[in-house]
Amino acid sequence: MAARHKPLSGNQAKVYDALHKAGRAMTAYEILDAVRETGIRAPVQVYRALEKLGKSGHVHRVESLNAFVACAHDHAAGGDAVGFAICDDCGDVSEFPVPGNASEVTKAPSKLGFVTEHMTVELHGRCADCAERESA
Amino acid sequence: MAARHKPLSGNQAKVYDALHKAGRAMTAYEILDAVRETGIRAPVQVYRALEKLGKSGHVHRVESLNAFVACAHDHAAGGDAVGFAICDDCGDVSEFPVPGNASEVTKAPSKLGFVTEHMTVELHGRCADCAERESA
DNA sequence: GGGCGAACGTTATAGTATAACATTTCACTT
DNA sequence: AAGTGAAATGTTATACTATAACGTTCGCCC
Repeated sequence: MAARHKPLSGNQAKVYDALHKAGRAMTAYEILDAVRETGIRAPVQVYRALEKLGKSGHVHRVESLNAFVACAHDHAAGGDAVGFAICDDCGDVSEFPVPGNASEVTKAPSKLGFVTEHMTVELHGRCADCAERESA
Repeated sequence: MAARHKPLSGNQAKVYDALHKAGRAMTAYEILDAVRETGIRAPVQVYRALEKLGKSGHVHRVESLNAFVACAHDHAAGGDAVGFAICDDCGDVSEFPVPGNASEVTKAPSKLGFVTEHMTVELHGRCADCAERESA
């Protein structure tokens, strides 16, 4: 992940810090509330920062929540894609690596000539804690 | 997919027909424009129909586009999940089956106790036609 | 014909994201 | 130090996506 080490600009750092401190998925407007005290005033400032942070790998977008999370781990390693396991009870979002080129998944489309540039994998369900609590 | 054969209500049929005739992904408001002539006037009517159609398997939501597509094929069969291959050039969205329980993908989270209820898989990239045209 | 649940209609509003344009900052060069 | 070009920032306005809250109508079954 080459761009990973470019220094963050002011607003990018503010947005990333808010997301990282929160340790959970946040919508752009939740982020905006969190960084207002730092001087950021408008949604577009947050979205711009998020766009850059996404490109540099610091932040991921969770499509099915219209939300964003700070990247949990160094997935520079294997070119693995990332997936999210989203608990619909407690809202917890945890990132996990999607193995290799996820051949099982992309096999069918690539046979038809589709060239994948980005892959979104999001699981909805119950995290371990909530699943256990419910079965009790 | 048990509920698959309940008859559609009036609005549900209008929305499904619009989506099926178009043969492409449409946003809720594009659908609204398409069904206005049938008497549907308000966004909420479209969203309500889409919600039911989603539950019955007639329609899928494409999270990364905030759009909807008519289900292309009878995936009642194997309990396979569905994925979408989305061409960022021409906008084409094609549905494909995600094999089995997609063990490669869900292995990591399920080891940690996560119980998957629904899985979203969306690939962005270039369809065969656009990939070829670009390499020319 | 009354009761019930699903579907429908209407208005208003909440929530998510970007357009357009002016200004400032900053690294780099001359 | 002044110039310059790209990136980042700031401001306002607006577009796009989705749901809340409420009342009415329809179809079915008793």
